[in-house]
Amino acid sequence: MRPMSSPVGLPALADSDLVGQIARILMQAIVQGRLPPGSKVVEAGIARELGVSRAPVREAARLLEKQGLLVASPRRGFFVRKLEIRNIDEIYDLRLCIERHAGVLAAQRLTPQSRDALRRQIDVLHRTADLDDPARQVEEDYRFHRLIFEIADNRRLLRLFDDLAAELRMVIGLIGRLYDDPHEIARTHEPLLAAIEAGHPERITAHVDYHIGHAWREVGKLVRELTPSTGIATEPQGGILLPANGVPA
Amino acid sequence: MRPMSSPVGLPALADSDLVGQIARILMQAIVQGRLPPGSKVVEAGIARELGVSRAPVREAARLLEKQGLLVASPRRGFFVRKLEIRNIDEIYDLRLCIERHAGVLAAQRLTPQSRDALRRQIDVLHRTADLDDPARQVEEDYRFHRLIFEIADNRRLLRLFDDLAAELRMVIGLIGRLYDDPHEIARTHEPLLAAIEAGHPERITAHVDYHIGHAWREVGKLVRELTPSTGIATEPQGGILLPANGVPA
DNA sequence: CAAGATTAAACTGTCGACAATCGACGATTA
DNA sequence: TAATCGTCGATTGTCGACAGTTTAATCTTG
Repeated sequence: MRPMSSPVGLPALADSDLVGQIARILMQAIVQGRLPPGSKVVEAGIARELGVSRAPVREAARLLEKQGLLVASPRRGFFVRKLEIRNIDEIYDLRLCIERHAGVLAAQRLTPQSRDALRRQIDVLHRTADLDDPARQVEEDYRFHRLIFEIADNRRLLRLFDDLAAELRMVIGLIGRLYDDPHEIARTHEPLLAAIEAGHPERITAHVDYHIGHAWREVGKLVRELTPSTGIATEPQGGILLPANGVPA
Repeated sequence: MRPMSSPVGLPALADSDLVGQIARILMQAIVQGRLPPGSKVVEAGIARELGVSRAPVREAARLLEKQGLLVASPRRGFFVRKLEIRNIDEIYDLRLCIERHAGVLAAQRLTPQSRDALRRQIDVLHRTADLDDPARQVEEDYRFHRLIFEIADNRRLLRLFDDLAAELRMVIGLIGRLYDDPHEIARTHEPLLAAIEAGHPERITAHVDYHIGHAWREVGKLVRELTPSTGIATEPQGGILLPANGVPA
């Protein structure tokens, strides 16, 4: 996407990264619904369409598999992941788990600089809310949460968050919209930040639970609504686990 | 390719899964130290040695990359991951995070059957302790913890645990030994199980913290000791790569 | 007309081949 | 002597080709 800056500040070489490009193209096709959940991703077909060989397509598919957008079936190929309720629940459950942890860690390692960064991002959220650009809003929302993980300073935790975020982006892309009132969302970040600044573990986890749990329920609801029309499958749909109901502000 | 002659007792793998076999071979080479941390994994070299083409080797490498055993550097190839203290701390930090969560979830979903399974596994741990087979002991230890994740019933969480376990196995493989008193270890699992049976979240997390934290400190200590002699690098990781000495025939 | 068998089409898993790129080494120049 | 540049071998990124499977389509039968 954005080329890295060379030591001398030159615009740097273009994206000679073929697999990266292919991965992005595939990802877009998926979130835009051109490759509906459950559909097969034929290596040769994609390759022909893009004018490349199968090798880079395969690698790109593996990349998306790692991110959870595709699932590989040994001798049958790659398929766009079906979004069963269960999967979504599992994703949010895991996110809840690591976000609590990140929150507590971030509080321990908070510096004046990092605190300001969080504050600024909340401002950005408010400003973005006026733009009526849902995709952008979602992106800035993630940015805030990502900041928390950066401050927590555990690279592995951060990577995990990025992977989950990629999947959630797909979900949200398929759902179409997420926020009814962007400003409301922006506001709900404030008590979380306050808790982190206060450095009180219980309060932090409580607010994370509330915040993430809210999104969880919201997404779950929308997915359930759209299940028949969209390619979103309800499939086996095992137990539905909701977060331990958090404590509101 | 030539069917891998089973050198007595080792897993007779499905001959169909080439990449799986290669991945296992590479993994063994790594934990046995034949491919020291930081060394380069040359696709063509491995391929020639195993009598296969580069394609499956590449896929296997990607698999191990996903598990964190290898790191890929764009146009430079795969390298055996260096175990900096920081990485180990990050791994254990994450493990602690998800294991607490799994413990609490498992408690909620505990059934008489799953409880018995845990009990039985503790028995196995005790019995294994008599065998003086460290590798086996580590394996059975993981099995116990894995059971908890299975009971927690979040497939994503389980996958994550498996990935972490693979990395920790590498660490432990490089360290050589881990447990001074196997029986002691077996015993320390009991209060954890008791806490889960009791279903008291605080007690569960406390015991998980103690149990995992113990291993964390222990591994950290050993790693720090061995840092100079083994290929385990500390922070700076001043990057001298040993010539990629291949896997001896 | 439907269930099963058979054949053809479509794909994935592997392979071997090249060109582009990276890193090491040594010549060249201050 | 130390820093820089050019050359050469080693290795990855891609490609097109085949063989063995899986899936789809067609043909038999009861």
